[in-house]
Amino acid sequence: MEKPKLLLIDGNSLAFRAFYALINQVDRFVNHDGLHTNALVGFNNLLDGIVDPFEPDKALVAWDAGKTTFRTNAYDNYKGNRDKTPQELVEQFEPMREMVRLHGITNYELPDYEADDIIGTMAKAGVAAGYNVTIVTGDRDMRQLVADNITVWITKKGISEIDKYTPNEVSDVYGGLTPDQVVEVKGLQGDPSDNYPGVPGIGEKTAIKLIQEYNTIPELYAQIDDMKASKRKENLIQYQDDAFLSRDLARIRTDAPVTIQLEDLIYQGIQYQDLIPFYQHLDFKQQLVKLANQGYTIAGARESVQEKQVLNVVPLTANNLAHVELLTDDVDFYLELDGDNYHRAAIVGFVLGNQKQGYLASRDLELLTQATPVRKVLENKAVKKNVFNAKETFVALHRYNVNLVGVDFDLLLVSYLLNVNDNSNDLGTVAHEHNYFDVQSDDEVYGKGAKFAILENDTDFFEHLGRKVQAIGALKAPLTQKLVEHEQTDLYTEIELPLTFVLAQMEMTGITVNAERLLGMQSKLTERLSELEQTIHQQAGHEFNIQSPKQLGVILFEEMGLKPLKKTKTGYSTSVEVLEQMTDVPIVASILQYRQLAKILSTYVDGLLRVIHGSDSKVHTRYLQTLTQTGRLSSVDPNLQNIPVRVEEGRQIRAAFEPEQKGWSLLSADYSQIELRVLAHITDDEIMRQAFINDEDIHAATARRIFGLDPDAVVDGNLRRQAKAVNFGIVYGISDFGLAKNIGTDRKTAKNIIETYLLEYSGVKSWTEKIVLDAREKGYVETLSHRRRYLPDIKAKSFNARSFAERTAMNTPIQGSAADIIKIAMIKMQKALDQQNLKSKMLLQVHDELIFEVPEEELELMHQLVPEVMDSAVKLTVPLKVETHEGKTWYDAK
DNA sequence: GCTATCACG
DNA sequence: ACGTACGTGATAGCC
Repeated sequence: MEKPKLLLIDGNSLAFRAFYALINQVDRFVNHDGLHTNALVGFNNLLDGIVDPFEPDKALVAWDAGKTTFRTNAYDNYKGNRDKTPQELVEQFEPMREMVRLHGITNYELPDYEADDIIGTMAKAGVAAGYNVTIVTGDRDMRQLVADNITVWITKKGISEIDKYTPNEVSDVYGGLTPDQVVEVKGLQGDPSDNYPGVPGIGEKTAIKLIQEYNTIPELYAQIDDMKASKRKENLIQYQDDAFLSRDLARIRTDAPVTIQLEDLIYQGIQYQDLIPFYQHLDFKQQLVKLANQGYTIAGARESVQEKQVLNVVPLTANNLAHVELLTDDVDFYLELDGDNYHRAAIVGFVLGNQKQGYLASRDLELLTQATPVRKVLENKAVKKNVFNAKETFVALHRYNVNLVGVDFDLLLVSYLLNVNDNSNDLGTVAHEHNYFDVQSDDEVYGKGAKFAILENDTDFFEHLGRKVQAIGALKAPLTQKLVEHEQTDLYTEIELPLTFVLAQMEMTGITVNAERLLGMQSKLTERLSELEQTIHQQAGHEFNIQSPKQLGVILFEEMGLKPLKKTKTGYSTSVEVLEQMTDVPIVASILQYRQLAKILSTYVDGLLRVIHGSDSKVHTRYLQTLTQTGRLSSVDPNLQNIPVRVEEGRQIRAAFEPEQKGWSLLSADYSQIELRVLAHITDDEIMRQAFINDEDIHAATARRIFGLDPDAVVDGNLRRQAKAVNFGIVYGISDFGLAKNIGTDRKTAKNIIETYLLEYSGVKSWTEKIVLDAREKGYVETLSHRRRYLPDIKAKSFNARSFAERTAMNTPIQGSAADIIKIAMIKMQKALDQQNLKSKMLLQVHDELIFEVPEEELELMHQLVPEVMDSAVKLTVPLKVETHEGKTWYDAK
């Protein structure tokens, strides 16, 4: 019969390991009460990953009882050089013991003894009683306890991996010594971390060699007279007492006066019902998700979803279609697609209903697209619809000729507004963020990457759809309430929700791209690149992959002997920044040219050609409305917000963007200096406000101020350029280092410039100070429209993390308010186009710029209307300014 | 899947 | 002494 298993865990050493493994992120692991949880996370992983699968018969977690032990009594300095245990860890000890209890394991500590001694003693008792003993620890010295029936597991890499030691492995690492001899080695070697000395000049290598020869420290000293004379011999003799003392300190006791018996250590297994509220207290979302997936009920969630939801979902068929007609109030609706890009993906299922009347699910698209009650509900404005991702739902339905109206609640959008950090696009993940666990993520249900597959079994598929749509319904009330608490109801109902349909319209309209023109560029660029490639290979003396930074680094900095000015994590940096400082070398100039053209070809020419829809010769981007931390949009598939403009060769890409119809034009309208105007407004800086009120050249005005020129002096280009960089710096949350790098000066000069700036613009100065204090106090910053960004790192210990949060505190209200403004303008603009029945269409948004296609007869009107709408979007204490340009292509609209 | 690079505001 | 400008997305190379 197999022996019973006894598991002994070194709580103290593992707690320290777990804490320091995530020390960099200590401020990111904080629960809703401010309790740090980084060590708890690590410890929990250890219990889950190692202990629970191990299924011991008996288990114990041993802890140090206090500072003084028999070792400190024997040797004053024992562990005397240890820093005080950080408060962030101390506060985790008690919850950690609770965690151990809830995993069904006994905690134990013993005055005057360390955790090691408890383990040593119990290990010996276990062996005597016929157990196989396993010890888990972070302390390598515990290997002295290894024996035939005692295995020691030592964590490495923090606590994620373990090494297992039996007598064989100990022998391997200790050059053939036995576990007993570990203390002999330690005695000679000493231990700086425990602050005991050993013999000077003897490290681990020498200690092992000596013990191999003499077996033990007493035997060594018995024969020391025969040792041939050396400095080492002198040291051994002089520090004999230290050697014996250290050996004694290193030896783990196996006879500690423990007051527990093996019978007290019966492993109880995980106490799920109590572990769930405990995880909720710690905000261990992932653990809760795991438990929910195992079928445990996560009830009593902190926020507001109290009751376990009972799922009532049945297949929708021609026979029960009439049930849908009973849905006249709030309807929860969810549409499943087989891919991310809703301009192409197919609808593979849908589900609708409400908690009270139950849900109906189907894959039969006829029930959705024909003149059915389902369609009637979706197209009836009077029936409020609750969805997840209204834009996706609207666009996909539109492709099937269903016109979704009356959307009231968009779970994705609301969740994003409540906390921009939770920017997952997955319904399950979003629900988990709000402590709703009766639904799984799509990754879990459908698999991810290549393994993605919509469920084939109707029962399973409809259950997942049912759980999703039910989550939407369940979260509506609590999250809507939270919007009210955040004063974000207007932001949602007046800005983000209406905007989502404006964006949907823009995306569906798309923009025409002239593929022939791109193909022409493709062949020209390909040719030029192949010439450049030959030149570069000649200049290098042999062929290599120019696009490989690694190979390029070898050529430049090893073969050609250029001086590396900067390095990356993995090697030499070959970025523009670096290469531009060595353009006198011919190959460098060629490489820069090559890089530029290769980028244009691969990302823009080839990239755009790949995404032109065959049906209409257009590209249809998707604007991500719930991604950025500031409230800006982002654009994907393709990204139309980073089409080249600064360099002529790249700018030519814009010539491929055309109006859909012949004779029409593209019109672009951009806000001039919107972020600085927002800055002037929110800081209420009188000087800056006057500059904008007087419509001055803001960078020139700044230059006059910071360089002490006369108010009407002409500003030369260089000073204006520097002033512009300073203005940008202010918007980004300035640092002397960043500014110095940007304008190519030293840090001290940059520092002076910043000081002068803040002296001149005293309103800006007081605002930057206030906003950081504000962030520290509230934990978040806000834009003009109450868009909120939490900044947990604002109190971080790490200078780096804290500084970043401080810069963010300054930048987000500026960048985010500018984003608010253009969003409002877009809604008003779409309304104006609709109301005036104009043919012109709004096509693109590029952060501070809107692009329209306009028929000839509306050009004049649009040049007037667009700026009018944009600059009156909000009322600031400075004017907003909008400039328009038109042309036959986007390139020409400059 | 990560890193380096480079395109935009 | 620390080591930094803010916000994004796409591509290629490489493990």
